[in-house]
Amino acid sequence: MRNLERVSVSDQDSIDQEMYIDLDDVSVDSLSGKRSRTHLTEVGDESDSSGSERGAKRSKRRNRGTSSSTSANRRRKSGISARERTLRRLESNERERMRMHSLNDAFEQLREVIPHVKMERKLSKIETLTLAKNYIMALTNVICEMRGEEQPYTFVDECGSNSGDSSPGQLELSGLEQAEEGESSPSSAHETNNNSLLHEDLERRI
DNA sequence: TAGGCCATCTGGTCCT
DNA sequence: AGGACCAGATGGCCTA
Repeated sequence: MRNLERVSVSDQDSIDQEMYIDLDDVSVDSLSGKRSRTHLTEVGDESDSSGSERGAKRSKRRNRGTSSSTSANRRRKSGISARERTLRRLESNERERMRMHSLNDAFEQLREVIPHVKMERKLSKIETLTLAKNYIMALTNVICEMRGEEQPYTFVDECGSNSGDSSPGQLELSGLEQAEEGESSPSSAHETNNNSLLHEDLERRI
């Protein structure tokens, strides 16, 4: 299979015309090093039923900007070749990959500092953020308590209103008091344990 | 098999 | 002008 990538191409006669560029014909070895799992297709593989929908949504977004400065107009002004555009796109992809990797690294570091029960699977991103938020709120409460001030955050028992699934929303609502009660619905076991650990960690530090 | 989570691509917009 | 940031789209993997 040849290394093909669908790219958006515009020229003087057609705006945003899609065509396929043979990446083997473009020197990209020094860029990404590896190819993506997605958006690689063979010529003629246009049977994708979601293609038209995708195009419609894309164009909808395209029209969001001001009409006087469309990307097509800009591309026309730039007057760069399709090959050059492909190269720039690949460079942008690589930068975006690196950016997302650094973001994931930050998530990993955050996971390491949040007290939580070690699970066979790692915390998802939304779980990580939610636990971090709860942890910050709990720490803030501890600080205020030590100062003799009123605790700004209350952790309300929202168990009754939860449907019982393990959606991230439940994580957000679950609090320390809920954890203390040791509520044992199977689906909330992880969150409960995590918050218990959080509370224990706080007490240890006091 | 459906749904959740994720990585990646992509194009628009913002910022320097 | 070019890079960073962002959000939508897509497909793969995994689990209940």
